[in-house]
Amino acid sequence: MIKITFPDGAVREYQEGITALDIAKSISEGLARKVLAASVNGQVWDATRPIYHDSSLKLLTWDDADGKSTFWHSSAHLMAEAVESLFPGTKFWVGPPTEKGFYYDMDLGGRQITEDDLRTLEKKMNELAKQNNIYLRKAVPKKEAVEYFTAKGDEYKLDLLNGLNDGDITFYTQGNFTDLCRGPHIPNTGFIKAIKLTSIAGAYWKNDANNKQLTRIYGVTFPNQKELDEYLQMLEEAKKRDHRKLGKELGIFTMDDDVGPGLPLWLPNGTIIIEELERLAKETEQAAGYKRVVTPHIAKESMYLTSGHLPYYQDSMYPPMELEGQKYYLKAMNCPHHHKIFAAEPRSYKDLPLRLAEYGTCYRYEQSGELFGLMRVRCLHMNDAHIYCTREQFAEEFRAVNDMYIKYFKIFGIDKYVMRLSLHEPSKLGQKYINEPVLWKETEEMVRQVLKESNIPYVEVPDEGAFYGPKIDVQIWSTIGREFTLATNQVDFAQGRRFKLEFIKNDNTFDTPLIIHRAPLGTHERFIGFLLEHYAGKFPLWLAPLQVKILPISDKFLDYANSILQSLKNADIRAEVDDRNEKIGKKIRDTELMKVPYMLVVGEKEMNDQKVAVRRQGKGDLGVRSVEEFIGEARVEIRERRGD
RNA sequence: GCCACUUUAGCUCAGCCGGUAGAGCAACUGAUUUGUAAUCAGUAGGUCGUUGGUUCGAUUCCGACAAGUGGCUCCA
Repeated sequence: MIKITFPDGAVREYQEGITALDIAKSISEGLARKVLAASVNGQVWDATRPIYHDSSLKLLTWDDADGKSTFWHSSAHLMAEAVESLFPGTKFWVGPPTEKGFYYDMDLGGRQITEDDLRTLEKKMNELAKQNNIYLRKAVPKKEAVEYFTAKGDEYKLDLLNGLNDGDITFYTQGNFTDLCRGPHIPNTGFIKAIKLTSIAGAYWKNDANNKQLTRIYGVTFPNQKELDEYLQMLEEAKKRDHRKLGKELGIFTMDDDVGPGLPLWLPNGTIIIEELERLAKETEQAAGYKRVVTPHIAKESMYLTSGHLPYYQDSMYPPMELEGQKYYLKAMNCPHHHKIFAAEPRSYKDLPLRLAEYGTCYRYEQSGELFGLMRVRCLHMNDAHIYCTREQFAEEFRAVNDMYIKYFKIFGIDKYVMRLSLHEPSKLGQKYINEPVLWKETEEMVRQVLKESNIPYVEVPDEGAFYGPKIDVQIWSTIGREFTLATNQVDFAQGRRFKLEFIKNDNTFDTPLIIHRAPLGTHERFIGFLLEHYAGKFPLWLAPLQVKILPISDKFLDYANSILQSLKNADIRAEVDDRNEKIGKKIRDTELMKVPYMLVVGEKEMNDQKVAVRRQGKGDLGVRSVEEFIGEARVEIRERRGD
């Protein structure tokens, strides 16, 4: 007999070799029907795998993340079975679960696959699922496994086997499909009730663009049709919040073929948001001791050779223009220009920290396949600043920048974010990273210390640093689940030296400042794209392009409406009168759809009492009040940059 | 850059197997003077992304290019 400990601490005895599924059955049949896998001593196992020793056990169902991913991984195998039966000779690479479904990479031997094929595959998968085939686990000696795939001529699985040790190799078979797989899997295919293959994509073998491109099929499956319907419904909802759709509907930005890909045109409504964001940034930075500067959009080649950007990033800069025998580049970053401002006059330690801020316009020649709405563009406006400080000042300055992030996150109601500390990869010194092993180690440790002392949760990611130093990226998620790198906070120990930046110390010797690159609001493009999705287009009052719409019941009250408009304008509130010859219901509907925060309905009663009937977008009628009262409240809401 | 798909009126979309296009909303005109999410009627609007080819004839079939989208690679 063996002892099984359950999550609630209960301990029960079972026969040696019992499976998690049997244990579930001993508790209840209903539970057994839901068990997808089991966590045995913290490891995810097949529910059908015998347990021989005392263990802790957690039964995993659809409600557990590990249950879901086991379900999707098994679905990938089911899809592979369908692909193999429809397209014999297909070779498979890997088929992992993802956050929302699964994919399988495969070599179809030059065959092309279409959307119609996906429907056929779905049908086949449903057929196979109904056969309730079990996923059979079998431990296989390496030699046997190699022979099996050599006979199949499958170089991909042989490559996988190369990295595995004898004794760690298992095969899983369901129906007519056998795959090299570490598992685990769900008990049988019958659990998979609803199937949707979502897309076809090319994916480089081993994620390397130099390798052959395999065909990747994405899919998602569910234990019942209802969940699939809900999922599809959710996708529809997400589409409505897509910043590209909202950006068009609300007149925020547009793109034009003649202007060029990745070059957004900001419409008047979008420009208002830009100006409000800049106002926030300027106020915040002024209070934090920053000084504003303005720099040109181009610079000579020599500056980018000095900075060291050219050898690293030439491919993502627009090609140079040649004038008077000199090459000029559009700037892809503001830092060198700012360094030149630092260098423009002698600096003393008393001048430090020197904080130079600019909403800088940059141009980056992003690969065509990378462009994506406002999120990935070729012309961007960065909430940029560079802080020049001494080593002693560094921690305090770095912390202050992090504090600024937190302040902004509060204003915008961003409560889910992760700071990623990006480090260098020692083996790539001199290639991807400046060859200063000691400085890398030192600065990475400095940043780590600051994060620890400020109790900011963070994760460390190797091989993601900037070429001139470690950095912190702030990852955020829009309400439709899209992930962004919003802000960045970078240490730079390299460019100060390259630009020969110096300050005089109190002992009359010279030193090079450390530089912090920071962009808490990222770029206007990405941030406004994010805000559109974050707010679903319903901007808080201070950001809303149009803050108040005055809706006269009929044009008899136009004069009164216009007098209110004048009062609002005098109070610096962005307002318009809907002077169309339409019924009030229509005016309200259109204004609601344009997501204007406040509507002021005015008719006979309001005119006689010199009042307005206030209506809040999405909330309905708030009742009647005087114009002065409304203006007073609205101005407070704007000044405090309230969130809703 | 690579794989796949998409591109029809200002917007959202229809157009089966090739015979030069249609709806709703928006716009414009007129009527209506309206009380908290769509008043009615009429008018106008498109070389069907661009460009080659096949064909008596191409929005429809094939190719190239461009832009967009879903991924891959990339992201100072």
